[in-house]
Amino acid sequence: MDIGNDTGRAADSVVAMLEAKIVSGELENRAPLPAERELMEQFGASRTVIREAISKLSSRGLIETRPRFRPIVRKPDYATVLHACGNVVQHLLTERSGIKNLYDSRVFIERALVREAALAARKEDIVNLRAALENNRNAISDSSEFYRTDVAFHGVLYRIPKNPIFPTIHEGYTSWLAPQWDRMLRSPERNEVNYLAHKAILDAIMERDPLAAEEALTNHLKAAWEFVRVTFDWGEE
Amino acid sequence: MDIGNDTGRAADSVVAMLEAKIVSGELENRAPLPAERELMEQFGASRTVIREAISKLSSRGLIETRPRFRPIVRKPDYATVLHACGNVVQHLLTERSGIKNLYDSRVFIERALVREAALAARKEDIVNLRAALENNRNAISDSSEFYRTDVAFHGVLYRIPKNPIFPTIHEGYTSWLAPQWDRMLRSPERNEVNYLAHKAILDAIMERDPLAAEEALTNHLKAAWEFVRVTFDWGEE
DNA sequence: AAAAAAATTTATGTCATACCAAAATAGATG
DNA sequence: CATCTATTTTGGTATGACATAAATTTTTTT
Repeated sequence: MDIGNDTGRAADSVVAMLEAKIVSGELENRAPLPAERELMEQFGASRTVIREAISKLSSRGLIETRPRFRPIVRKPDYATVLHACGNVVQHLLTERSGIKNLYDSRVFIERALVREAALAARKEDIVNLRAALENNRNAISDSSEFYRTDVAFHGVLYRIPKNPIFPTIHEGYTSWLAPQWDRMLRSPERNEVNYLAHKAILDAIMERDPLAAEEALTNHLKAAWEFVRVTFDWGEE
Repeated sequence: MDIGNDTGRAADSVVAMLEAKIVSGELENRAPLPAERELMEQFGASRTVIREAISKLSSRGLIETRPRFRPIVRKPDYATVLHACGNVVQHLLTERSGIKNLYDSRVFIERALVREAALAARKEDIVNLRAALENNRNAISDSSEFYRTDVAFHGVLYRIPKNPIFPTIHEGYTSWLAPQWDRMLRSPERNEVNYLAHKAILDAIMERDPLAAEEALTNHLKAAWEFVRVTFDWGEE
């Protein structure tokens, strides 16, 4: 680890100090960072160093920067992790195998989620799932709206374990795989198919049948993958 | 969407160009980047911009930088993603709830993994598991060696789906949760307990009993958590 | 002649200064 | 009180300089 390695990296100590102020709350969440020239004075460093520190903090997701605007403090949370990964993940998705791996991991996770749901979903979870499904049904004719409700339905599954890590993972999947899906042809017919798939999943969950739920989910996602694969003429695997 | 990305700056176009050269292989993996002044000339930018671009690439894990040394090109892979997350994840683990969430997600994943293993493990997977278990047994008296073989046993589970994402996740769990575990008291007695737990998992997998495998795994990890919780006097949850 | 040490060159980390254009702010105007 | 305008502040970039560590060359030593 490069902690305490003061040799030749003044920006890192500035990063550490700002980092500490952010997590401690001395620099409030959503508040703008002081001006660069003020930070220079505060830390006794040149603007070069201050700007490098700001750039690093931005890459780590602890501040949000827009050109010509003050950086805004962002207390790290699960979404921050996602953001930090995003830039790199993108590179792994340029190859089809990367996309496939990511998608397969999603299938794996969601299979476990629906299984869990069938075994342990509470009344409140069922209510949420049913509401999400109803939203699906009402949006069948509007493909772009259906996409939103589709994502939302799966999102409910990720929220059942009450562990904030899972909704974060869901966000990752949707944002990283979205570029593929966005190019996908959508139609009321396909929407209906997906609605019915969701319904089958919910039915199995309500019947407390983990195997059936897992199977319904698997069929749903495999079919979606097949559709994408054929649509983009990706050939066999 | 790319909040936190300093979009619209001159450095970004340099980043994009270098990024392209890295992924295309024009800049070879493990090769040093050209000198800053050479890049200035090549991209017609000031050193300020070049250095900012280098800093960004480093944060994204596409190059490795050591103070005063030439940056080294690093083609992004799954480990790169892990590295990018690491810095931020650390912040989430300062609270106990963060550690618990991460650990729970691990239990969730591994439960699904052993279930999968029980259903679909190939001969080769069983062989690997058995070898890993044997290493456990041989290391019972050497706690630090046992820790390594313990991690390795779980690692085999993550490798069964043949999806490189899972071993990466495993690395994440072990490196991020290690600071907690390192402080944990280890003893031959505890090692023996863990060895037996691993054995129970493998037995269930070999008997193709997913429920038993899941239960054995759950018991194993819950017990480990309990031990840590009590050892550190974390109180109830 | 090969290896080690010393001298020289090159390059990185940092600082200081300057300028432009965009954002923030104060001020004038309706 | 809202709106437009002038002024100030500040971020993005360029340039030059310098100390010191790394790379390279030269010299010395074995």
